[in-house]
Amino acid sequence: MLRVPTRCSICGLREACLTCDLMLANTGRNEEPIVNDLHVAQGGYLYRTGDQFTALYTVRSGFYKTVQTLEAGREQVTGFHMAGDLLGADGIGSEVHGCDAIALEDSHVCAIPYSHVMKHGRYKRELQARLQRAMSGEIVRKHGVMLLLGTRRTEERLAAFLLNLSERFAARGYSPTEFILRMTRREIASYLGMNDATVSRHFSKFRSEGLIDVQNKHVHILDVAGLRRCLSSKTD
Amino acid sequence: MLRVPTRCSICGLREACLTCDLMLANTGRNEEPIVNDLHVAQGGYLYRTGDQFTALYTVRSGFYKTVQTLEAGREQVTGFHMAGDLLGADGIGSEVHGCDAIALEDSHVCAIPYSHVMKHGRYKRELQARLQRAMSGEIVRKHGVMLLLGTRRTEERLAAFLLNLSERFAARGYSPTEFILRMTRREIASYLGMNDATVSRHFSKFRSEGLIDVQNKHVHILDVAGLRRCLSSKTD
DNA sequence: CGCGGGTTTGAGTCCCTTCAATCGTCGTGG
DNA sequence: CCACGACGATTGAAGGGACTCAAACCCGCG
Repeated sequence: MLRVPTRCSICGLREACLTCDLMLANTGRNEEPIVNDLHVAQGGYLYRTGDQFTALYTVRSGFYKTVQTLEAGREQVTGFHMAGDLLGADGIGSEVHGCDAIALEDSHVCAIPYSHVMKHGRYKRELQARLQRAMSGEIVRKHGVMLLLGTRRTEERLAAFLLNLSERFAARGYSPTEFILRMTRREIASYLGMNDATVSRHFSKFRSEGLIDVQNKHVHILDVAGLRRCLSSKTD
Repeated sequence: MLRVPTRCSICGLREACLTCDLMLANTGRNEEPIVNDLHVAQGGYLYRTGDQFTALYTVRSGFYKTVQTLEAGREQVTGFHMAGDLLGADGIGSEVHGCDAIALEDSHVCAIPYSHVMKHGRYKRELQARLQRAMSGEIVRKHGVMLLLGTRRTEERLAAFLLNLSERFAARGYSPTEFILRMTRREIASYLGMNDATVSRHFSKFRSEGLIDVQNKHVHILDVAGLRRCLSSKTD
């Protein structure tokens, strides 16, 4: 039986976790250990724009945002990431990270040195396949966001955002209808390409329509079908 | 000396081309040949949403758009692809293509069966690295588009679009200041998340400002710096 | 209890869309 | 060779959605 680090063996993350594969691949070889279980406090940077790309990361616990900064301090949130999500794949191509990854709450991540991925990728076909699937999924997800930004009005985007969060929480065993927003209105707004005032307004509107119950960070979805309807309202 | 198919040895594509790597990897082995040099006529589909994912593609010549269709026939262009660009990576994760790839002009593509990528990836580390770099680049590019859609006004987006095209043409040895748009105004508008009327308007505006000379599909950029300035005008 | 950051809400403005009409271009067929 | 039709591009007018600016509010925290 293989000696797997405790953390991986008790880890409840979905199959997308590369770390576990690598730990297995690494077992029995006399090589530098994989740095896992990195701790980043709320507000801390996992990596910054321009940092040398050395490792991929899997979120173990906590909540992250990735942020791209424009010339003049204008910045945009390009993604929110929770347990099981891959971080840092944008650096593979240029060998430099293209955005900041910031913890929205105290968090644990697994760091996977890219050199290990490349080394063991040769032997472990399944590992390689997983990384590619993960990156492919990243592309598909970004397609979805582009779709959102390109074709939906602000209200529809916000509804889609809530439903997306809901699904992701559900997939991780949390309540799909009641959760805490770890990000501010401004961060949501940035991600969805709108103004933070507009986010507030639509939240209020949703509440007045009985779709959700929201106060500050606490969200309770009362009518999932209603939110869905709101999403496809313009479609008819 | 390795026997490389003529097409690859005379191919002027940038290093991103996976096909050539695979052809080399394949040399000397007795395996099903890689299907390259696929021809798709203008308006034809390279693949459709829902198609089983079997291969990656590299554009050899011609111009492609990728389109995602929403429920009610509303569709959005998620990308434009020219010589050297990778197509189809969105299907790796789900094993099904998530968008349509449509040729905007008669085109040639190299098809690379994914099974070959996986098979030879084990032996050829460099090949694996290239695929990952290509996918990573795809992610970075999508980040850029999201940035555009999320933070820029329509005029800025169009300017950025023209500059982006210009750079890509330049990288391929074509004139960066004079080129033919293979897509319609509506397709540009869809890609940039705006109305086709708005595209026309801004083209006219750019022309009246002496930034570009445009008639129908023919674009001549007269003032690159001016377009750049337009991009960062709001930044001050 | 007062402070600060985030949130909500209002009023006014403008950018962009929508709808529609006209124009230009290209391919086809008379 | 020209007329015609179809489709895309341009342009105008009008309306609305989202932003900007700003004030009031709320909540956590020292």
